Amino acid sequence: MKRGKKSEVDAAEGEQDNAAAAKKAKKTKEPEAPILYDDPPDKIYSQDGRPATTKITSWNVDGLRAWVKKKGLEWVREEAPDVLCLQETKCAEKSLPAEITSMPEFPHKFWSGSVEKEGYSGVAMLCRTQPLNVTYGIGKEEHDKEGRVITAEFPSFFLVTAYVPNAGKGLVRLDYRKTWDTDFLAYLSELDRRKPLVLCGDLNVAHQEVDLKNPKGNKKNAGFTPEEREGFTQLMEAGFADSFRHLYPDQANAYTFWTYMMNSRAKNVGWRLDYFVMSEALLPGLCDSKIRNQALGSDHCPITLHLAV
Amino acid sequence: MKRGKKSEVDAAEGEQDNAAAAKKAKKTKEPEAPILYDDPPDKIYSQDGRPATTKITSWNVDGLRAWVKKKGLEWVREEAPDVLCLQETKCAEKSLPAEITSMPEFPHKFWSGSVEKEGYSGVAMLCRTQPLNVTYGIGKEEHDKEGRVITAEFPSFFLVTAYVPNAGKGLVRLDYRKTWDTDFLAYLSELDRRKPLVLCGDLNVAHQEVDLKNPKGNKKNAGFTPEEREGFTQLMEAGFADSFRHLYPDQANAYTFWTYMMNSRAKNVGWRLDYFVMSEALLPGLCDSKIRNQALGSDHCPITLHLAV
DNA sequence: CGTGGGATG
DNA sequence: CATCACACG
Repeated sequence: MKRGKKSEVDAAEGEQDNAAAAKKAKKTKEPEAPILYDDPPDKIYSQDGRPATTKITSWNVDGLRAWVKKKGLEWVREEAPDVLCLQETKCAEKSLPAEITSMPEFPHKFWSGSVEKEGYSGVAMLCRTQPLNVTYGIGKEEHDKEGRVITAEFPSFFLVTAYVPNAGKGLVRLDYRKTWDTDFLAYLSELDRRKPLVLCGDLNVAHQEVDLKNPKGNKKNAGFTPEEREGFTQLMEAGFADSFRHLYPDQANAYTFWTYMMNSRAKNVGWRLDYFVMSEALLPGLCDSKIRNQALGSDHCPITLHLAV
Repeated sequence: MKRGKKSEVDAAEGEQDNAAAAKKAKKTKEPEAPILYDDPPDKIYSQDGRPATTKITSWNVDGLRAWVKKKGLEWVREEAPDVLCLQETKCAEKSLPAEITSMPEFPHKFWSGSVEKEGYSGVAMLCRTQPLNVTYGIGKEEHDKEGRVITAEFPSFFLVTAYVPNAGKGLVRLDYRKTWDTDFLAYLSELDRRKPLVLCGDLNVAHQEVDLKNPKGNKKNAGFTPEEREGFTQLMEAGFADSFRHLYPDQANAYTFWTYMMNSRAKNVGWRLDYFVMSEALLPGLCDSKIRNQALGSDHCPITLHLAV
């Protein structure tokens, strides 16, 4: 999930990451020191004092094969989560590198790729322990051809990992995205009736202005349109919580994605697009929700959830 | 110009570079020492004792931008020809790297790219001295959309550089190639009536069995079909000479192209596809025709002609 | 196997 | 500015 140059649609008034950066470059010759977000040490107890028992990591890898070559798996070994969720694997199951298919840390591996377009989209879930059940997609034909959702049932919660459709340059796919948001929320609400859930992945939206560096310039760009933000708001109002924002209500400059262009990551011109969202019923067990912004290998960084369940 | 895996057409009996190599690998575990062709020192006098006055280099660069990055231009500076002819530049004029557009050694530069497909085909001619005239194509609409021919007129000869159409996997373009061969020969004969000519470039054919490592296995593959070989024979019979073969009638293992696959270059499993062909009238001035097989940066190596004119 | 473009982000 | 699939060789 990345952004390009000015699109036709927003050329008049839109001002996004690179346009803004170019503007700034004109005004001030000296680049300002980047405002970094320093991820604090992990809290491994919940508010009510229970120790974290489950650790989940989510990462949009932007091409699993390239990410493996860039030592993404070494970082994962160090992090040692119980469950690893990946998005944008862009890899057919038969083309997966042996380094990941043979990982003994995760004996239970689940893959979902795009049916039509090879090398597009795709998600994965790798588990230390065997889930009770695993399903693919959200049960609606029109949404389930692009390898975007895997749901695993664990004893005390559902874990859903998702790669939400990008609204596209010029917002060419915004209409589809609105349909997706509605149907996905219905799917999650249905699940939640049975058992509380954790949703993680690239939700392809920055919810509030604090969730991206250049809110003003991106109101007409994919990932920060009123429609996409409203979709996320609806999710919150349906009884789910944004774990990071719940713990750190005012934390600014905390992003999980930076376009490869314009040297955005070095300048921390980013977006928070990756989330651990959870049923409010699970909040008492929430220990920490981390943004691992030191980890390299993709245009997204990984995020990690510590949960007492 | 490279060859791939077994095509449908020749699957029954065809045996090409890699198929043959795989076969050999089964038979003998120890790889044989490659038979290398050692390009001898340049002869800089013609047979009648005149010194070479003109030096022309031709190179199929297989993507000019990549070739520049691989230091192709440094080799050219060392070689220091009067004219440099390039084929398969795969680069629109606007995308040319500054390293080559700003070369002071060649103040006169001529480019021809594919009209329809960006990054396909394309030839160039760079000259130390200004030609009297330069033309593009061969004067036939159907052949002149792919950036394959540049003709420069110099005081005592025409110089034509060409990237002849590949007959394609499964020989899908062999029919077109036959038309090309006919029309191209007509073009050259017409030119030759006005002034003798030198033709250089990737002619995409190995003429005789001595001109490739695996003649037996390639009779049904692009570059060594009877039709393409006959096209070259027709060129010879129209009053032109293959300068390298003229000077070194029996020299084997002298190639200008090796597929990137199967480690062919290290094993010298190659083809002679690049030529300096010349009007017989120029043969008295022929000093040498070189295969610079040490130069890297493409799947073809450069060739250099020394001429007394 | 390696180059280029094009779609996608 | 990266990823991938594809065309071409």
